[in-house]
Amino acid sequence: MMSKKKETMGRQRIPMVRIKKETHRQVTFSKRRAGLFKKASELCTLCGAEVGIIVYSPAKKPFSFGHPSVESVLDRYLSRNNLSIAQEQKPQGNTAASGVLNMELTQIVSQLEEEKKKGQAMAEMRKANAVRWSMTNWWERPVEEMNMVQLQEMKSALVELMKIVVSETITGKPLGLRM
Amino acid sequence: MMSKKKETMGRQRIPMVRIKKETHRQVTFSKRRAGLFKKASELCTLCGAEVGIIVYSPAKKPFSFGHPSVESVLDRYLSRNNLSIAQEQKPQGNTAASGVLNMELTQIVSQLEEEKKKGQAMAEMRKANAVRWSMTNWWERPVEEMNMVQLQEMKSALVELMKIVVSETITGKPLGLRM
DNA sequence: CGGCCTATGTATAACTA
DNA sequence: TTAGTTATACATAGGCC
Repeated sequence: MMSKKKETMGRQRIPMVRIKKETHRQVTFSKRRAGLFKKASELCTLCGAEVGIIVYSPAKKPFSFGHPSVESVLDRYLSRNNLSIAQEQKPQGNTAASGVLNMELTQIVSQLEEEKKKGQAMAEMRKANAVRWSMTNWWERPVEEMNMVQLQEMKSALVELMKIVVSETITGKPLGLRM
Repeated sequence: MMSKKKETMGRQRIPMVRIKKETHRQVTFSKRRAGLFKKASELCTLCGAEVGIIVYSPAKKPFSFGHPSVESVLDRYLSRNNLSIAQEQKPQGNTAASGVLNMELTQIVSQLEEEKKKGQAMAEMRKANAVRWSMTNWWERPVEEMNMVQLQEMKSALVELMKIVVSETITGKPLGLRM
């Protein structure tokens, strides 16, 4: 059998990491964005789902897809969040609690990595000793630099403070805080 | 040649119309939603894009994907829209102007119809929602679900509270808070 | 539901125009 | 940039747990 020379290399496997070559990345972005939107539209027609997608290109150019419209889906999402959050079925994080999808995990991980990037030095600090953190003047720093753990602590601190304040206003007792 | 009996039918082609069978539709929704989110995550890692997706299942259950987070992408999109809509580079419409894809056309048509139906009260609603958010009991929610703006507010609230508490402990004056 | 399987439909990487 | 082509990698319909 004469092996005919292949005209193209065909689709090649590519590693799932940021594509280095600028032009190549741009082309891939365009094609995959189109593919993503097509998949979305198919999901809509096949299953009668409502979908809203917002994409920012590496060059920060905005693209969007929506059915019936971006606005309607967004509005629904936002207003839902404002009503009652506790009993609402959690969209992303909590579905993972019952049966963890790899993808969801990946997403969470990537978000955590983002957090890490924001304050690497802080991660070190926290490792060294968590106590010292509570004595540093984090409130003089931008929120963006805090990681999740610190934000959690900030939240508890605030909630505790609120309890104390409420208690004080009701009972009239002194706070007993030292700062 | 012994033709081995095929174990499965393999993937079959399906018409691009709403799947009638309820159970089948549900299964397809789950699978394709997972696929959509995976494609999105790949777009993010390969091209460094930012993506936010909101999906409502046929049963109106919400699902979302976001990188770095749904909130951050949404915030960016909304704030951008609030600034200047006119001169903004149109996300979806204009690519169709040069070479019209069926999908994009379909989408645009449906969106136009939606817009007509709903009118312009949406922007108003969104603003109202933003305000309403700041008055909801965010402290009962996990930190992870808050976006930057909300975290900023949380921080200021905490700092303000601290000031008040400190002031109280020093001056002995009542707090004058109502909760 | 979500996982796992296989056969097959599709999306797309690499290239060309 | 966007538009085809081709060869392949990947997603997924249909089944079964």
